[in-house]
Amino acid sequence: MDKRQSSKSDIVQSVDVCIDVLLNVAKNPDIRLTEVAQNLGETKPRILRMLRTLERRGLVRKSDTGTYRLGTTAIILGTAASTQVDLVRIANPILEEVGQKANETTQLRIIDNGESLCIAKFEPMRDLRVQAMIGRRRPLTAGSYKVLLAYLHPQVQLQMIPETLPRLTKRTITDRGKLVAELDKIRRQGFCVSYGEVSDQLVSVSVPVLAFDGSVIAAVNVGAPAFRTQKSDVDRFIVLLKEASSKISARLGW
Amino acid sequence: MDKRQSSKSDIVQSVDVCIDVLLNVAKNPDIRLTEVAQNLGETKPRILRMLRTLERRGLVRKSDTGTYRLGTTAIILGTAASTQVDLVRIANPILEEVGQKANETTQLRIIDNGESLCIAKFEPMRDLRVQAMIGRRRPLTAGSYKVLLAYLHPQVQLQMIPETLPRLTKRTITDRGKLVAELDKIRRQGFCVSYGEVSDQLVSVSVPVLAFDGSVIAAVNVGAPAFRTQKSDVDRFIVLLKEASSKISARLGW
DNA sequence: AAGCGGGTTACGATAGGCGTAACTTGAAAT
DNA sequence: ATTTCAAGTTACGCCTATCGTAACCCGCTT
Repeated sequence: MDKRQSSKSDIVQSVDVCIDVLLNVAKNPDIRLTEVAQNLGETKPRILRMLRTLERRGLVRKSDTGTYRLGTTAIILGTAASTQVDLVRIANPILEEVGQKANETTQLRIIDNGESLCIAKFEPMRDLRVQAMIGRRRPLTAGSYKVLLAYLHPQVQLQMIPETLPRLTKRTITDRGKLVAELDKIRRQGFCVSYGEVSDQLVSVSVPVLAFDGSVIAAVNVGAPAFRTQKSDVDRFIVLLKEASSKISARLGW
Repeated sequence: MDKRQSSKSDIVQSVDVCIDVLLNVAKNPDIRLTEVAQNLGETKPRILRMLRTLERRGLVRKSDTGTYRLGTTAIILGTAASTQVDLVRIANPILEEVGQKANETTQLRIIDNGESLCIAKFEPMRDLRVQAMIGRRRPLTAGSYKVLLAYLHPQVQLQMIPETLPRLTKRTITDRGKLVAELDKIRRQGFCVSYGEVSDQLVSVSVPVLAFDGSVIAAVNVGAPAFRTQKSDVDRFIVLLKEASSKISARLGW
């Protein structure tokens, strides 16, 4: 029937679906054909063809029990990507430096599709530490990742804040008005500290990475267990992160 | 016209081309539309549609000057892959261990499409070291990667050896007969040492990773500058690599 | 031995995707 | 300034690559 959707003009549907398939396999290791088809609401033959195509190219691998995982070509893509995405390439050594000094886990997060997305990380060598994972998503409205929201145009900001705010812990802010007020405070002070908003017992500190025009392109973050984190540590983290943030900005060309 | 090619049954062509596009961008950062189209022998509109689709999903990113690079989704894919591909996941800490002990660069290589392909590596922290790169390909017929050939069925082996052997340095073996004899020797001794066959001034030692049935699934490798590598070092590397190889085999379930 | 569900194959219909050709833009050449 | 050229993009009608249906083939359970 109709064909011109609002904004989906000029994309190749089969490729689009195939990306869905690929990401589905990435998210669910050892997934089966039928499962993928169900997840995506597509027919089995279609998905089978896609998986076969991906398999030929080494992007996925079919085990002898018929389950699918990512393949070696995906690894190659990923390593190539991490040298090509400026932000990641530049941030990585800086994240490591901060992580070493703070002796806690650091992350680089961007806004992606209405959530915060971890695209680089460093974890220190110690038994107990915050676990970070590239690709993991978190709400923008909870924890110190709020800094990503704080610098948006008020209008866009409101669009990004859902009607009901997901409650992750008892400290999560769930009132829109309060959240907006908090964002205002963050913008004025230039950082955000969250105590147990995302996970109990965790302290998280974030500082925005700003472009020359004042727009946010990412956030750098330190996450630490609350029991070993004093006020003075938090202050140290903030200083470290601010340095890191300006270094990244600078190296990106500003 | 005709449609049934020899073995290309049942794959989705547009997806296949799109993978070509993606890999092309991976290999050539900051490539332009026209270049991709030329490389692949496709029309510009087709490639444009593909790139747009990939861009929407964050697999590639278009710079404001119109060049394309891999995007953040590729990073996510890659990190997911390295936890899903058993061989890589298992080999990584072992490569690191060997690399630390040898204080030289280590690699894990597999046969892919008639070449050897680096799918994992470790580089020690020292100023002068062999540079390894995930995704880099080398001929199977030169250097210590020959171990990958040595254990194949003689028939398959011969198929894999091209008519004329690429000469990389003056020490590269270029006679098929000599190569086959060398492979025989490698199989008997269980490792391969190459002096300057791939690059002058480099020593490379490889040991095969064998499956329960004696088939080769990968090779572990130490690469080092010749000037600081004595015979005794080579012997040490061989021992380290053999240990590593059996550890990997064991952890894979044999 | 019938039933079930995952995986696979066959095939004809169709709309998704293709290339041609035309247009835009911006930069280089004259 | 004016022309030329090439890269990038859009439009559009044709056609074939791709789709879903339906049927089939396991192996496993009941």
